[in-house]
Amino acid sequence: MLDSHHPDIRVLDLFANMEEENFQTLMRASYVQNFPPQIELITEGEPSDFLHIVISGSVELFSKWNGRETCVATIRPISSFILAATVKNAPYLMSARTLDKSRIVLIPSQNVRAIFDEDNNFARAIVLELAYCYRSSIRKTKDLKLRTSLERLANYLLRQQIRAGGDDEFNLQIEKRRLASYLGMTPENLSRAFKALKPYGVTVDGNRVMIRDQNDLEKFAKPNPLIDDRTT
Amino acid sequence: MLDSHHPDIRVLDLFANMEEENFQTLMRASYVQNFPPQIELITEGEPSDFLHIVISGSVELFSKWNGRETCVATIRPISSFILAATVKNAPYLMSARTLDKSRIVLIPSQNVRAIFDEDNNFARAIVLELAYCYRSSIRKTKDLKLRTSLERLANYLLRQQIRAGGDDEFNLQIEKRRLASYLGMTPENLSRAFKALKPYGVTVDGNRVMIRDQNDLEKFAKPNPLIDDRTT
DNA sequence: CGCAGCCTTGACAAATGTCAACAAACGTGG
DNA sequence: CCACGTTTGTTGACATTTGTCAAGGCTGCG
Repeated sequence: MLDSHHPDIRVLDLFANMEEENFQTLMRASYVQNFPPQIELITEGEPSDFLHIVISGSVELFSKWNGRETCVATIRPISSFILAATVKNAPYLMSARTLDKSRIVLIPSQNVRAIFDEDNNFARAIVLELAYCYRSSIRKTKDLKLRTSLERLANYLLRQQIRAGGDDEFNLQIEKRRLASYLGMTPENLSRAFKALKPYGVTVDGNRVMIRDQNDLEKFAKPNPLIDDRTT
Repeated sequence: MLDSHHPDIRVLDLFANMEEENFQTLMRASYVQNFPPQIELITEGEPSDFLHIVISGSVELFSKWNGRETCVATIRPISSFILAATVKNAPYLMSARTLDKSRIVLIPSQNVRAIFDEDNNFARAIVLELAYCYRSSIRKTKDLKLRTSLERLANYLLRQQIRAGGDDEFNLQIEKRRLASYLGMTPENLSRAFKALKPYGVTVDGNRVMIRDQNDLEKFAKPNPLIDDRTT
């Protein structure tokens, strides 16, 4: 396998402190593949054969039940996904599909578990990564249970603004129908929610969002670090 | 500190395989306390000073935002809680209060992190515990986003039935207002939801629940191991 | 006994979803 | 480059779900 992406992966928190030899073992065992958009990479319920790392493009984690589907997360470079299923050797709880043309590294779960048993620094890095994932998931639960869909959208926009460098104008990273699903609402409801935020200075044109007065929007959204902070 | 509970804690997956010496260090550093009901043990946003373990009684994890409050989990003996905040040395994302008179072990987070750095088996146990917590949280997200409140209640009852040994009659473990909050609905809505399940053979008297025909209820609830299974 | 908190019920309001229609954006093949 | 068909986004009308408020019954406890 071409190893040009090794340095990119090596600097991930997950791999940064592990033994070089173990890292090489993982890389030797892994595959790199390019996928077109809309390819289902994994399906919920199946055994976790590979730990996945997105090198470029983007991947959606989603889940279905009783004919309904919901977007749980969007993964962007460079990060891993479904680490928990890998270390527990348990079935995937979510499915994954590419959104764009994407380059993905597949590390056999078996090898990940083997090195996890051997490399203590790797095991520690996994702890921190999982703790982060868990806490992120708790934040999402709080967002869902404590806020209306309008409040979720408002806070999402404020988070995106921060991500875009604090600029008062930025582009949505995902299409609106996926955003709606991510926020736990229908596309129609999202459409109306954008309009409902107009009195707070939010205007939308395509996927371009403008926030005229951040304070005004914040007064409505009431962002809270214990829900919206994405760093700790 | 009285060490009569040490064996109970020692057998927890989290501590079962660590070095005896390290376990003793943790136990020596820790406190055991009895709390009356309705005591707020920790408050969201505060630094994570202690890893908590419930020896007896029960503890509710909850969170507030903008005047609203929601129940995120109920912890029963014998299990730990807020492990993620402890290992990340980050603020609690949830508050905790005793529901009953409860006996709690408090292990200083500092000590937990120190032993985590030293004891590889302990680090590995933490990985598995966090992976479990994370996956449980993903299940809850799916439950919330993919199901109506009536469906959530129906599946909750089926899970409780399993927990009660499959008997067609069992007691609710928490009061209804808390159950409502846990399921993401109001007490009034829960009251009506119970009635709405009557056509599927569910009858309720106080906190006693009878499920006349499990198949009937399952046909409505459509339980799914990727949401409702509590073992993997 | 009497108070306080929980649960239930009814009437109503707000939030959200559904369906249908249409417009706009996008991609593909000619 | 354009024409076409498909998908996405929007809007309106309406249905369903869920929440809110107020009242009353029940229960447990001092």
